[in-house]
Amino acid sequence: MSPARAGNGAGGRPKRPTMVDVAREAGVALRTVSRVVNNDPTVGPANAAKVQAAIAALNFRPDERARQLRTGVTGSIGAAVRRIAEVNPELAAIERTARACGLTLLAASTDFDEARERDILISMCRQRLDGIIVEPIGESHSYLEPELAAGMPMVSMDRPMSGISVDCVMSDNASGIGMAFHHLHRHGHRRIAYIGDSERVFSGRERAAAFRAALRAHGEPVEGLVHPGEIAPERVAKALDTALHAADPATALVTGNMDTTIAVLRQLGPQAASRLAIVGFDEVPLADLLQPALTVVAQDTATIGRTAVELLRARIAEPTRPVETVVVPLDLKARGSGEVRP
Amino acid sequence: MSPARAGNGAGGRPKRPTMVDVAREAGVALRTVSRVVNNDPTVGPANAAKVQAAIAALNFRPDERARQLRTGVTGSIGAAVRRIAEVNPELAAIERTARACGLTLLAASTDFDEARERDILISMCRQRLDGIIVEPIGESHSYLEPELAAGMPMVSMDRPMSGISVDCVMSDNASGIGMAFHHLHRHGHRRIAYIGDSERVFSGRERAAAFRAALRAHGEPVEGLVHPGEIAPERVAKALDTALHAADPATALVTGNMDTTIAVLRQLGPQAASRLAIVGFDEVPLADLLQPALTVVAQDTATIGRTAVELLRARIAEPTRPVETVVVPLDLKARGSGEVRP
DNA sequence: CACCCTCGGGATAACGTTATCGCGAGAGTA
DNA sequence: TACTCTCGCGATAACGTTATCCCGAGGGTG
Repeated sequence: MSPARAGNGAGGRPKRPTMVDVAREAGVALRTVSRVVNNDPTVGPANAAKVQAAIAALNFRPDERARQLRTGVTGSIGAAVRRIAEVNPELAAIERTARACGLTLLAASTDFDEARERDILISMCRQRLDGIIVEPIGESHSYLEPELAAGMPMVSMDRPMSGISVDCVMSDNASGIGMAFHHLHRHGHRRIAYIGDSERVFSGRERAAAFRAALRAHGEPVEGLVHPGEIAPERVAKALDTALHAADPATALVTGNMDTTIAVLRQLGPQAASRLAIVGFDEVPLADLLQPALTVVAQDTATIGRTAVELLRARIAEPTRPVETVVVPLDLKARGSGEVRP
Repeated sequence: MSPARAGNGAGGRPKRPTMVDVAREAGVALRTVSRVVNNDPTVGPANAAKVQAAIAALNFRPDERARQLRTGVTGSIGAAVRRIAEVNPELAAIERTARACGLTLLAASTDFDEARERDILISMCRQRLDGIIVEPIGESHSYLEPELAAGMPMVSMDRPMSGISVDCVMSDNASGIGMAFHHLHRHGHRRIAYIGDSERVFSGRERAAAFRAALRAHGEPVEGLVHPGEIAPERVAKALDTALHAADPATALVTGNMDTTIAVLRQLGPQAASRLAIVGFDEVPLADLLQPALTVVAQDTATIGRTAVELLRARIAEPTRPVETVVVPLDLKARGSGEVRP
């Protein structure tokens, strides 16, 4: 209120005690306080006790930002994924692994938005995080080249990054699609359709291509069966219509990712869905509660997340190591929907 | 390799350019670079251009940590929630709102673990975040009292915090349970059972109490109908058994939260579930795809998350404002399972 | 007793920003 | 011409830590 307020008056935050205050309170040098805080053994028990008492008395809490500025390392890594706050087992594995390594995780949602992804990544670089894991969205990431050159460790997950060369961990999309196709084929289906994500995104491209290859490998015609595109209800409805009401209709369906699977199930409705053989790519929440329970080709999300952190740690430890790509196998989980006969 | 390496040799990160380097490159003073970076209008166009050129040439990226240390504010808030990487609409709303306010969000999972919650909160305090939103787990949070006194803004979400007095936003549990009960009662049910979370957690306590109150208000006996407890399959199975195979079996069920709802559905299996009237507390993913589709009392998660950020911002702006608790109403979504007749 | 050596602990300089001054130059007024 | 007043801009001191030195006291050896 009066001009005499000493940085503690109305409005402003009360000033927190610093190491200097603790040192004064304990009657020792600043450096000694630092030693105690960092468990440096070269401090005598008498001084250590005095410092501990002063810390407790003042409720001193070291300022992580100053520490980070001085030491250069932050002890935390960033993860730019499509969605935090949605089912995201890779992210869960990343968090678990990071915690086990004593790393703090900073997670942010790119929300499938290229500009947002860019904002997040640049912000993470400005914060000088120890490393970044990114599930890439944008088409070109060459704007990150200077950061990479400046030594910022990066790992891409689920998809490679274009324009720069970084470590990568991803699923074996091609053989996953192959497993789904083969499973349906083995259960007697000959007309098998695919509906999946747009070929503008990497995984959509890879999976559609793998499905076409599977059709050809089994000597089946391709036309009318492969439907990549946006995951909008209308587009999915149209694709379903083409596949199921053709002259030679499909009796089985492979869906290219979780959102497509859900969109297809919503579109078909319970009865139609139960008559069609369906294998989904990606696990779906509550898949076991649906009727019939959903057969899926599940990504090994735990391994993917864990590997992402491990690759990142390896690069942090050894910035000059050769760039590595890890491909993780998938697993088919037969639950009913994929075993429906034609 | 040789002792002559200048902080740039094998292993260590290459040194990033700082404002000093930019100033030297541009031939201006350090302060002028700072002005340009912060869009200070008091810098002449000639110098501004020189600085911009130097920034681009050196790929200079300001160090956020130094900025934060100097200015005192971080521009980011923390959220300690039960689970990131799971469906968590409150967290999604928090992230959305924070972004709209220009705040960076730092989210971490307490994982229902009291010790972990404590670690996260203390770490956030050490990082001197601008504020913290917490979905409390632990029984006592009085260890946060010094932080609160030191001016760290905090808001609790979903549940109040015990031991300290902070702003809070939560659902109107009592009237939500009342709505569920009333809905089933109106559809002709008289024996209505409740299965929910343990009364050791706040919401479990509130909801069980509200359910007992609803029974009494309708003149129904309470015994054998109210089953709070751990959300383990065996416990839920036992509660279901008691409720459904008593002398006077329940014909309808209210489940106290999402996990309980899912556990109950898994336990009952599709056929039994479709014969029982069920109203779940909390939205369930893919609730509309189940048969029958699940009737729920849905929390207004978007409002809760948004309000949490707004309360936090209000407290950051005015640390001395009176502590406030916001109670958010719920909404019953009839989808089928709650309209099954006795 | 002189000498070296270890070992606890204190000054003090970084780390990379921003904030507080203050100064010189040019414009406007008497 | 002298005297303000603004306007750009530069020197320099913070911010709260850690790291690099250095010093003084104690204990062993010649």
